[in-house]
Amino acid sequence: MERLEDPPDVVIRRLPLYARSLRYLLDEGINSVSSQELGERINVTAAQIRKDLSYFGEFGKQGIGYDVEKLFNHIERILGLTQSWPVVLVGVGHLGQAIARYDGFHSQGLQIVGLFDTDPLKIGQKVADVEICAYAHMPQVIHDTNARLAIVAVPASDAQPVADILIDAGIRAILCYAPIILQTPDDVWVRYIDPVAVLHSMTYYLAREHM
Amino acid sequence: MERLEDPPDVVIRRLPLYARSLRYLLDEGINSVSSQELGERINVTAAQIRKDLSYFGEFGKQGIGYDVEKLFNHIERILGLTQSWPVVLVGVGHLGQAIARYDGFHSQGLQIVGLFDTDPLKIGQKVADVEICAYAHMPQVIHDTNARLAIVAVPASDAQPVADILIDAGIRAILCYAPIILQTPDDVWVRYIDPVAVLHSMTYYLAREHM
DNA sequence: TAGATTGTTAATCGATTAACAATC
DNA sequence: TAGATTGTTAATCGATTAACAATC
Repeated sequence: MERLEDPPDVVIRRLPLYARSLRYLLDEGINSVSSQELGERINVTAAQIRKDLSYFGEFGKQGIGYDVEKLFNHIERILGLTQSWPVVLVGVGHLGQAIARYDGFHSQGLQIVGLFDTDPLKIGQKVADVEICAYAHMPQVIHDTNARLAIVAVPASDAQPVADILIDAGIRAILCYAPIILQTPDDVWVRYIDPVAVLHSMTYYLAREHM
Repeated sequence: MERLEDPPDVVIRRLPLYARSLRYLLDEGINSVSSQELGERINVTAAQIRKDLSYFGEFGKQGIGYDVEKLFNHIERILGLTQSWPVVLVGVGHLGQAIARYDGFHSQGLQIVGLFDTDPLKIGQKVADVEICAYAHMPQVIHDTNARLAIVAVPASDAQPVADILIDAGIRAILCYAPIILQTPDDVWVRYIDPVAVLHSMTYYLAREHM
């Protein structure tokens, strides 16, 4: 068996998009797709798709393309999505509630198993059937649920201490909505969702139109 | 005057992070910073910061570093953030409401001037002082407010037709929260916010820990 | 068989980093 | 002056694309 190279992170970040597009194809009842066709749907070149997939094996047939269901299953397995992942969510403001209530998480193998907030009025209430707890309960809940994924939706000023608690309690990957760069150990994965920064990068181009 | 190269998009996408970090420095009363110090705060190398800034001019002093306020103002001007930008938001579900209510938009020069939804029960109601209107009013509102930025927070199945209407009405940049890749003309900027895809890319690594 | 499309290699392109002269 | 840090060039690194033999 030949040794395959470690796939770069940029490839890993595209895999979920491939998986999703394949799911849509399945829903449409399409059961075969070429790299060309798949690429057109997600604005990626056919060569890039084939190259990306080649990090993980050979999933297609020359002259034919890919079996949608088979490739979908392969990618789900590669991403670890054959299991459901427990996720804790810190910060149950408007955004946190929207996240907790979004069933796109649950249907995609991401189960919110803990909600945390500092607001005494919120603690004890339930959102989407999960009780909101005080920060003090984080370690216990993370331990009991074996969660390694966390979503941080607290104000910027709270994000770093919250991340510290989470990591200390065993969290290994954080999706951070707070507009701040977290300082974390090398063995913790952190990704950011930052709509204001994204919009600001587009105003750059808009400000230059018609000039 | 020398001709400066067009900055790559990857540089443009970092500018808002520099701007934000500089704002935090200002708030802390720090008025001078080196590329090294700034880089440590946002996990970027000093060389990258200097190289990025060099696309736009010379803003520092050898031996000293950068004047925080001056550099901040420069970057805001580069990004077009000396003006406020009208933004329309389509889809006023939980997520849309969280976005409309988030004052981080307003305080950062992004003013929500239009809210749109298909739900007859929502139409006519107000969120954050803006009335929710039917899709039919989009062209008029976009025209009247001169909005060129839009946020799409509708279900995946609605996102493409909504984008078509927006673009037809004059929108030139879209921030899309729907889990679908939009097909748009070349002169429209589209960026995506996709928490599920981000989490799925992290499960890849988590599934491989301790193996 | 002829046509289509894969998987892979090599070429290209672009982004990051290292290094250092200039200079505050 | 000595020390620090910029702006910029060149070197390196990494990702994308083009091309094509293999083969369904």
